[in-house]
Amino acid sequence: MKKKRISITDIANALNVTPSTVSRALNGGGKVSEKKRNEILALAKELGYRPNPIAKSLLENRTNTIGLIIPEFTHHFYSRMLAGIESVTSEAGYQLLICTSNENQAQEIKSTQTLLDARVDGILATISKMNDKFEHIQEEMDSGTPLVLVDRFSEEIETPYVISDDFKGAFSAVDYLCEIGCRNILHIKGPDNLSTTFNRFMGYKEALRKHEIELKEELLLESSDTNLLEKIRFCLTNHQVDGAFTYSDYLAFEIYKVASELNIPIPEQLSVIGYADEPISTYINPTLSTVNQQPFEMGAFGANYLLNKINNPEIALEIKNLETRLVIRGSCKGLEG
Amino acid sequence: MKKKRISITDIANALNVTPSTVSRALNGGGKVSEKKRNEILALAKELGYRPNPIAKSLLENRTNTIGLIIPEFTHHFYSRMLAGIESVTSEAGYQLLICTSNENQAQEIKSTQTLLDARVDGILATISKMNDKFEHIQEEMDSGTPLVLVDRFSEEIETPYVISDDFKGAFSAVDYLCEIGCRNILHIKGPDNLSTTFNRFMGYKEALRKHEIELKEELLLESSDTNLLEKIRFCLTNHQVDGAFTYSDYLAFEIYKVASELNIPIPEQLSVIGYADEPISTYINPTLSTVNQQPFEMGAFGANYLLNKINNPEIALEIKNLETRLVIRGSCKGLEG
DNA sequence: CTGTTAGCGCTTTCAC
DNA sequence: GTGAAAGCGCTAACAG
Repeated sequence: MKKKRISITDIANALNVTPSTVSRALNGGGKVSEKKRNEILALAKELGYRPNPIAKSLLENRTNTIGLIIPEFTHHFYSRMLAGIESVTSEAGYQLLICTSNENQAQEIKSTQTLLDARVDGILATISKMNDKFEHIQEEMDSGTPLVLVDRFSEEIETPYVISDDFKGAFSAVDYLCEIGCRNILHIKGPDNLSTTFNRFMGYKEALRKHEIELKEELLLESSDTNLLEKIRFCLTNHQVDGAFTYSDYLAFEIYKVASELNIPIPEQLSVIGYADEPISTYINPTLSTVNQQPFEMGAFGANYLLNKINNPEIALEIKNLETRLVIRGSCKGLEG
Repeated sequence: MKKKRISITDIANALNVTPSTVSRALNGGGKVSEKKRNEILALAKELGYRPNPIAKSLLENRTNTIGLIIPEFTHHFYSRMLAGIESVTSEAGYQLLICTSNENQAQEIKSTQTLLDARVDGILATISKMNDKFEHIQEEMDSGTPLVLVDRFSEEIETPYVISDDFKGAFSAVDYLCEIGCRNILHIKGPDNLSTTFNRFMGYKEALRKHEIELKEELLLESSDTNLLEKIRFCLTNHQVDGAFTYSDYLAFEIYKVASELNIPIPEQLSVIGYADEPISTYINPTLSTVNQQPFEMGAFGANYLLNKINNPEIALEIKNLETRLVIRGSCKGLEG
C-alpha cells in the first residue's frame, strides 16, 4: 500500500503550531521566530517531509508540467529532439508529459485533449503529417495554454515555432553536388503535402538554377512511387546520373542498393547526399554525406520558446528557421574531383 | 493568460443546485432525478466542462501517472521500449512522466526523487549501468510506490522486472555459427560489470562447449579495448577467424570495416552476428545477422507488470526473461554452407 | 510573530 | 433525491 506521506499538518500538530506557521517556516516567506523555524525545519527533515505539488497545483492553477506531442520515438531525429527538449525542461524544473500521435490525426486530437485535461502549463507539438483540420489546435490555443510547434508548422496556426531550414539545407547539398561537377542529379522527393518535401525540392531547383543546369523531369522520383527500386534502376541506367540528392538518408540507401547492383561505384561515378544524418550514415559503406538538421538544438529552442511564452504570454511571436549543416562523407567526390 | 476552466461549482450555480448534485449527475453515482441529470449533462457539455484531475488526485491520493526513468532516448532499443510502454499505459489511461538518467547515478537519484515528489502511481526504471548504491531505490520501495525494472535488474532489489534472455540470445547466435561450420569464432565483449556482458559471454561459451570447440583466449576482445580496430585486424589476420559474434551491432560494424580492409569477404569467408537488431542492420551491406531483443514487448510487459502491481500491491513477484529472436541476414552463410 | 479563516475543485458521508 | 459539511495539502489574507 502506498504509505501516507507526511504533510505540513503532521508537522504542525507535532509541534503545537498551525499549518500556516509551518508553511511560512518552510517557504521562508513571512516572519517566523528563529526558534520555531529551526524546530520546524529540523522536524521536517527528520520526518522526510516533501511538499505535495498536487496541492500547490490546485491552488496556483499551474502544474510545472509541459506536454509533448510527438509522432513517434523511433526515428533518431525525434529521439534527439526529445533529448534537447528534456535537457531544457528538466533544467528549468518542469516535468515532461509525453504523448504520441503516430502521425494519426485522431490520436493527435486525443493527445491534445489529454494534455489539456492534465492542466499542463504548455504544449510542445510536432503536428502530424496528415493534418487538414486544426480545430483541436485552435481549441488548445483558445484555452490559453501556450503552444509551440517544432519540426513542422502550419500557416494556419499563429504560434511560435522552430523548424529546420529545409530550403537552405537542400540547396547546400545540391550546390555542393554541382560544385564537384555533377550535372545529372537525381532527386527523390518525400511524401506529398509536406512542407519539408516542398522546401527541399525548391532548394534542389534553386541550386540547379544557380549552376544553370536544366531541371529534368525524368530525374525526379517520389518516395511513394510503387517499384521505387525499379525506377531508380531505370534512371541510373538511362540518364547518366552522376549525382543524387534524396529526401531522407534511407532513400539514399535505396540508391546505394541499386548502384551496387549495377556496379556503379560510389562516389567515383555517382555522388550521393541524403538528409537527416541518421547515425547509420557513418556505418554504411561508403559513409553517407547528408544534411544535419540539428534536432537537439531544435528541441532545445522549442522548449525555451515555450518557457518564455509560459512566463510571459504577451511575448512577441518567436520563430526560428534553424540552420542545417552539410556533412560531407565518403559518398561524394572531393571538391577537386 | 490561462483561461479559467469551468468547474463543477459553476454548473451548480448556473442551475441552482449544489456541487454534490452535479458531481453525482456527472459520475452516474448516486441518485439524481432524470430531469436534473439531463439538465446538468447538457449544460456541462455546452460549457465544455472537463473534470480537473488535480483535484481528484488530491482527494484520492493517486495521479494516474506513471514515472519512467530511462538512460537516454537515442538508442533504438530504448525508443522501441518506450513505444511499448507508451502503448500500454496510454491504453490504460495513464500519463507518462519521463526522466532521463544519462547512465549517471546522481541524476538517477534525482529523477527518482522528482517522480516520488510528483506522486506518480508507479515507476518503471532502467537502472543505470554504474549503480553500486541502491539507497534511492530502497527509499522508493519504502515509500510504497510500486516499482518495476526493465532491461536491467539487480539481485539486491526485490521487485518485478523484465529483462531479455541474454544467455539464450547469445547461445542461439553462436550455436548457429557453429552449425554453419565456423570453428574460430571471435567474440567482442561489452562493457565490464554489466550482467548483459557476462550473460552473452556465457552463452557464447556454452555454445562452443556444446559443439566441442575449445575456447581460445586470443579470440576474445573487449569493446573498451584501446585500439580495438587494430586488435580485430590482428585477430582476423592471424587466427583464421571464420565467425564473429559481438556484444552489439555497432561492434559488428567494426568487424565489417576491418574485413573490408583486409579483403575478407562476408559471409563467404567470415560470418558475423551482432546484437540488438538496430534498424541499420538491414541497410548495411551485407545486411547484418543479429539477435533481436524485442524491446517493444519488453516495455509492454514491464508496463503491464507495473499496472498489475499498482492495482494489486500484494501480487506475487512477476519476473520475465524475454525470449530473443535470432535474425539471420546476409552476413552469415546459409545452414547448408 | 502567529493563529484563524477561507478556498483551489472535487467527492463523500450524513442528514433531511 | 438533494443539500450541507468536511476534507485532500497547501497558501494567503486578515486579525490579533
